[in-house]
Amino acid sequence: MQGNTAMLRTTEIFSISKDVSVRCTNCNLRELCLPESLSPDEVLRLNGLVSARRRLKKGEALQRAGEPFKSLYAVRSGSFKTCIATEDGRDQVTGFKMSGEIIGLDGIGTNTHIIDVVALEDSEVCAIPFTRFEEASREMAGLQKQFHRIMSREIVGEQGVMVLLGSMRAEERVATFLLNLSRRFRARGYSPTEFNLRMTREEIGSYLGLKLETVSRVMSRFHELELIQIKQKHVLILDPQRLKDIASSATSSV
Amino acid sequence: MQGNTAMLRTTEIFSISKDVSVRCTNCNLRELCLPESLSPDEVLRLNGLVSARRRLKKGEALQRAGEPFKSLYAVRSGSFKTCIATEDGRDQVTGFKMSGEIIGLDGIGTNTHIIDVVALEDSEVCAIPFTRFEEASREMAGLQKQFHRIMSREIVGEQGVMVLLGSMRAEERVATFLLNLSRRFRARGYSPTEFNLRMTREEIGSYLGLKLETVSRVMSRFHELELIQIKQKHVLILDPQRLKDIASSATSSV
DNA sequence: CGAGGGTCTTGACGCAGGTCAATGGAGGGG
DNA sequence: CCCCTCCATTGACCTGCGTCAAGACCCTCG
Repeated sequence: MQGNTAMLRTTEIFSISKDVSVRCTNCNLRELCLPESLSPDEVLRLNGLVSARRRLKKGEALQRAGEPFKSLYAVRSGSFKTCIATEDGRDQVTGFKMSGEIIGLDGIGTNTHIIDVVALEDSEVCAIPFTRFEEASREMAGLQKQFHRIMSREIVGEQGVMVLLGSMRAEERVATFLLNLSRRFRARGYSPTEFNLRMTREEIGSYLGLKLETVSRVMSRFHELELIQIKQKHVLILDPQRLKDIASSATSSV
Repeated sequence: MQGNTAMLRTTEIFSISKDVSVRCTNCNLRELCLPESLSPDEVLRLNGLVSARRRLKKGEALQRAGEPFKSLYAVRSGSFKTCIATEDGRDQVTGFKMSGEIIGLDGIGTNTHIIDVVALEDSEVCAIPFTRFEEASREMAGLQKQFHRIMSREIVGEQGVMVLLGSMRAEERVATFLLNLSRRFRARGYSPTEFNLRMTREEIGSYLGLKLETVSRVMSRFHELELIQIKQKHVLILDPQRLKDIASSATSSV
């Protein structure tokens, strides 16, 4: 990190986090996360809000439905699935969260978490106590604006999933899913054409409203058609364009 | 309809009323809308933000995808459907908005509306310019909190729809839909057991990820089973409990 | 290095809901 | 008041995906 920071930060009376090696200021996710489009001043202040970082091992829950809502979390590394469990024992994956993305927005409305969030691999998050965050965003127009943007995008993103679940056929769903992952990997500086899935076929299926066998079959078909190569969790996208065509192919015979 | 409309007609688009006879302060929707849980002071100030009320006739669009985002709208009377149109010509209903509910949150993220909002009947909304709203919510903690709650609930509500679309069978979807309407009518002081649908079978189907014929068939079956009475748009709920059982019946044989 | 459990693939078959088509109502406009 | 258009209902048939089942692969742990 940046060499001599020793004399800085004395003002942070509340810097609970022992490990200060990662700060919003020099975090390489700042363009994807809350700091996006904040002024340097604001980023500094935001950094002060991060109460602690927390490590989770694969399979561990970051939050559980029913728990009181205290903090938002920004994914620092790794990835998560968000699940909703209905009374009748159904359990559905409603999303996957990657680095830079914000978790916990579900708790704001009722002060209680509604969804479960589980690490798909060993992961790390930054915790942001919400009460203090709200205070700060009253004083920083930029932070307020950015937070509103993030919530709005969450709403829009979910509407996209609703369209997927409501009107796409299995192949379109899977193609859309792969392209979505691809785009997000690219945004994080990883290869958009070669990556490892962090989730199982069952989790993908749950998210896409399909059974795991269908997900597997569709992927095999894409493989045969030489749109992708897939071996277990390893994905290589060979023909993004045809994949896009499939993803947005009106069923039209017209 | 409204008596002599000859001179009004000319500027249909500008049927914005300066009429301020309805104020948040005495609006009977205040418990369902933004003023919920605000102090009288805050409500007064919020009222000052409402730039105008706007009347829409059945079928008229409140906003269209692609238009610049300027204002949030609170539904004052009537109801709306929110639709998303995909490039490939698909068009899906993503929600229905009733009085007291907030429209326009989709535009915040990109300053451009993503969804179409169309009146299902003659309706009226209060327009709230967003820039001024953001300013005000920086100065009023209560308003800020309430706004965050509303966005969070929107997110949670959409997750519920995702579960519906992702894992429910047709009968469960329709039962869930009817109970949802019932609850919202009750919250507004109307009968929870007898009401008129404002949307067509096709719109319901689009929202529920079903075809209109399926919606019709399921409703007819519910009628035969004496769970409801339904004649065209008129609904009478006879057995809410059994409807609930259907809505949350795990497919489980286990 | 081998055993075992979780994950993935693939096949055969069935059914919920889609598709197509015909008919009947309801309501608004002239 | 009547017509016309939109909406809803119902039946018959079809198909995409779910279900069930059998193996194969992979990774971990002893």
